[in-house]
Amino acid sequence: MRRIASDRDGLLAMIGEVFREHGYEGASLALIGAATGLGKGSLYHFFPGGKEEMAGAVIAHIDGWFEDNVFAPLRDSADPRAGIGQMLEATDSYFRSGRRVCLIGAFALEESRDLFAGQIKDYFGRWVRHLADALARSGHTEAEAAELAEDAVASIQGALTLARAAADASVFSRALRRLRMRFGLPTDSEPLAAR
Amino acid sequence: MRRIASDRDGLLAMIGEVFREHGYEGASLALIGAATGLGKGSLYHFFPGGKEEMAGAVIAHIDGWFEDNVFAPLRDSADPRAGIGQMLEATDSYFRSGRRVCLIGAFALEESRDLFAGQIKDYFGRWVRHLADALARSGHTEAEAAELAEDAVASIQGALTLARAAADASVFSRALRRLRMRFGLPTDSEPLAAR
DNA sequence: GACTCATTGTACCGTTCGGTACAATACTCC
DNA sequence: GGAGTATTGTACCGAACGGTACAATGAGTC
Repeated sequence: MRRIASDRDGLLAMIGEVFREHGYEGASLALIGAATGLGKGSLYHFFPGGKEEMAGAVIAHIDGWFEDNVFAPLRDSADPRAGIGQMLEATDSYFRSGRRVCLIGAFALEESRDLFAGQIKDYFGRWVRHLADALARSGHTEAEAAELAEDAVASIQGALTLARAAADASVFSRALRRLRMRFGLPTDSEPLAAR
Repeated sequence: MRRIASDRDGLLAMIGEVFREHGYEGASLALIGAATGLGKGSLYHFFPGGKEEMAGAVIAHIDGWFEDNVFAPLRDSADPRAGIGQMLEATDSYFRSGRRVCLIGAFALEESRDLFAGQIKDYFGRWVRHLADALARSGHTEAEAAELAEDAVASIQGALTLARAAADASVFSRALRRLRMRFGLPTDSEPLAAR
């Protein structure tokens, strides 16, 4: 059988989509093998720890992407407001404007949460903290910033759930637009039921 | 073996907790049997359609509870603002102030969503719609009400995810408090990092 | 007591699960 | 070409999966 995934990044991305689509329990090795074009021999060669190691590596891979594309702008941007805008754009892009679901959020709800509790807590904790820092630097009090940040990350997660439930990605787009408005950033999309 | 669940409501509640805790895939008949004290013979007697029928019945059961305790106040309360307050109280009570997770939200993210897509879409759709109606009756424009309602339900769902991820139920309490403030309702709990 | 029907425990079915063993093949460097 | 390592396909394992069959038991009615 031909090897489809040519590098570890691509391989993790493929496996990640299987976990994202089927959850930890639902992602069988047969599905992972079909999605990657790899047999069990190869999979266990790259991930001797089996399914659990695969999922852990996928979470770390996603975490790394968010670190580079979502958290870094929040942390490093000279203009904190611009950093927040970049965060929202990266978020929109990652979740394909609501057509993709948050794997780490889904893992947080299943029983798999126990296996990856540390990684999951860390991911969301850093998101909220970096956003709160950026908000504080842009003029909000510490308390305001903490509340706003927690609310924003929760809104994003909830909007992903609702968008999936309604099979309507625009739910997610509207949520992001509301966040832009709340943070005083320019918006271009239309509000719901505008006339 | 002694029958623990004495009526269908209690039985559905027990099965529901297994699905809530383990997800659709993770909730094995062995777990359900252990939680209810019923063997396969009994389970398939009450639910000839097997696991899928059980999950469907659990969703319908939860949906009915929300209809009576969450949607009804929104729909029927003479004072729409009071109805919204009742909704938030019932929600807080149902999710045990963030220690419980939303089974229907979790199902929306897994592959089980395909099996129950109609029920899931209906549940969230009615929640948003009834809340939007109440907000419109309390003076908001239709467009404002729709945005506020969608944002509120998303915030609740997202806060449940974050609370579970952080293993910190207070995340959910703070989200509900912010919603009360946003809707101009009295709050009694403390804000985050208040001094 | 006899009939009825709901409820239950148990044995069993074929399938799939995650995981292991291992020999065969490909690749790399000398 | 040969040695050594990386990768792969395949056969197999025991356990657990969802589901079925069915006889035994329970409770209520006449």
